[in-house]
Amino acid sequence: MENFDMHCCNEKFRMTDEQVETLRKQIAVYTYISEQLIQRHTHSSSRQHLTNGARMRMFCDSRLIDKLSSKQRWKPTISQVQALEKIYAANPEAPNKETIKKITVDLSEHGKISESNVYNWFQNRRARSKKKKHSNVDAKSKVDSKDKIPKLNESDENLGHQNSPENSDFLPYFNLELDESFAIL
Amino acid sequence: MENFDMHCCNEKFRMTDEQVETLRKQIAVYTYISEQLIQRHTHSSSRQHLTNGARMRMFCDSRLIDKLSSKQRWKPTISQVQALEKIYAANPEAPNKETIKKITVDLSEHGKISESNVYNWFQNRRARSKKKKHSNVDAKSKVDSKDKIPKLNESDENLGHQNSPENSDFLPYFNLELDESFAIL
DNA sequence: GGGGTATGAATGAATG
DNA sequence: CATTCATTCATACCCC
Repeated sequence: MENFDMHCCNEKFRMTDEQVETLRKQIAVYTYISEQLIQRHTHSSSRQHLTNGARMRMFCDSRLIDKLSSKQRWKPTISQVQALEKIYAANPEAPNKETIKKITVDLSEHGKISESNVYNWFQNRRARSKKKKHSNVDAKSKVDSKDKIPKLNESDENLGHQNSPENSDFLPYFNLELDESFAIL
Repeated sequence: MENFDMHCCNEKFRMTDEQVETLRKQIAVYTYISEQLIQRHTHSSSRQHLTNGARMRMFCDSRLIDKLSSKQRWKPTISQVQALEKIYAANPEAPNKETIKKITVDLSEHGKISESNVYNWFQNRRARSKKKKHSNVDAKSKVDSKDKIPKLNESDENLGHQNSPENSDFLPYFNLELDESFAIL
């Protein structure tokens, strides 16, 4: 937990992260209110909006405040995810700083992204891949050993999918030639 | 764990839940691909889509497959919920792996359940309990007691917002009179 | 049967 | 890196 020094009214305070965050949100709301006031001042002749403090409440709708005061979390685009998955598949190890920088620059083409986004993504990707592996270990081997689902044609051109980073164990078969006698009773 | 009988090619198989699930996903993907093929056949004159097996890969975007093959979400039975609530009441902290394993085994008596179900349940339970707490009045006292951010004018007319059901602890101050010397260094 | 809520699950980010 | 938290997504269910 790091702290911040803040100067206010000739006094110095040490603020916790939490306090800084509260402050940030507070400022976000002030910013919005100020913009609204300017807009009203410009477009409207009803000046009471500028002087009646109580009216400020109208800006305090909880959803609006949610929007204003919530830190947006990064939402990767489809193509970004695809690119990241590809990189991960090629080398699932943690990329070094230089690599991260490069990836970030490259993926900026497809949308907003930062280095820490990339870093976090790889951290999470590895962690969750590992967790999934562990939770599947017993089930997987069990299935492998006695799987009696009649397999649909598994041609060479489909094998690539078995190594795809996602769902490789769920969807190994993509061939279209269904057996007509196939049925679940 | 219940099994299903499946008939295929005049042979009879007993399938585990997991095998059935794999099969279900497989069929979901086939269904989607078939629909796509029909659509292309109808709307397009480029017939190579219908014959080139390699093109099937284009449908295999992981997110799409996720969507198509998403399994039904776990629905805890009444007794399972009761048991989980009881455990939570005794100790609302995140249970460790061993505990989760034990709980899972215990609750399997009352219906289908997995360790990740239990894990998620506790995650959500805590998160939503906390959120609910925040929406109640306790936010006010918390802020009052330890918040050392130099407060902007907090007039009586603003106090009402502290009891608003949402975000009351995030935005206790709505006064517009900013102090000009205010700055974060 | 469409909108609203509850809730299982996924995931970006933080923490130690 | 292992865990945990915060937030969001998705959908089952419910009520009008």
